[in-house]
Amino acid sequence: MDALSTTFQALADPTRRAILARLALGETSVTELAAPFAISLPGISKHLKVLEHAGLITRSRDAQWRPCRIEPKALMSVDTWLEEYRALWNARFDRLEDYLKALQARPKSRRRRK
Amino acid sequence: MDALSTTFQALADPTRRAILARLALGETSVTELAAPFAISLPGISKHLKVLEHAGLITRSRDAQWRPCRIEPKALMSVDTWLEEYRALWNARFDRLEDYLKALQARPKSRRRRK
DNA sequence: CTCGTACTTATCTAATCAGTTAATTATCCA
DNA sequence: TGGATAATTAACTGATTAGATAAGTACGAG
Repeated sequence: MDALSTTFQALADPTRRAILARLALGETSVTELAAPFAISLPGISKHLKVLEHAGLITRSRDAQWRPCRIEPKALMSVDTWLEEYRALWNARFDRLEDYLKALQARPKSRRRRK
Repeated sequence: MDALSTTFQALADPTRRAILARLALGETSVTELAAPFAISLPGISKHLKVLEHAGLITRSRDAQWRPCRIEPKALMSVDTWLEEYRALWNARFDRLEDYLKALQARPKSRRRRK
């Protein structure tokens, strides 16, 4: 599977995105990451493996803890992918802007009540 | 399933992303979309259904053709989601920038050869 | 009113996935 | 050394998915 597909796949799960959101605040342990969820620890462990495999996090070791850290690179590649499409909604917005400007410049019907 | 998960799920496939890339150039028919792929037409039809369900495309009807059009809204929501994390890599970049500036301001060792 | 074109729906299969419990590994501390 | 704590691996289950083929629907042209 290609890298971008793996990344999107990893992001396609609310638990994993919540884990990322937590990790955006700073490095933390697996147990602490698991706390907010009604999911067994092995379940969380699996999610972390998916995130790690996608390059979204890295894991180190501190005694018996395995602190997780968010890894921006994979998210940056999503951002880069999106870049191709941003023109799309900017274009639409521009057209809307033009339309609104045109509307203001020469209104076909002067706004009367309502 | 929540909207964002559905969107990411839909994007987690290279065929579907290629279809989106094609649609970014403009509306087109299913057969034309299918042409570049070694996948049966029903297979493509399924992919389109996934994209449509994720709000990434819309489909209309023109005689026996079902032209597909890219729908920026869903991509915008990905962009919005990413926004929370952009600070992350900007922060890291800033730190790097600071480091580089500091390095340039007061170099601990004047660069001699190499 | 059939024929061809464009596409979808139905059904099946093999693979992957999210979740579970039970067992295992690794490290610290007394 | 022998717990206690932190986390992983193993093995299983039910659900979903990407792909296929075969059959069906919708429309226009002649």
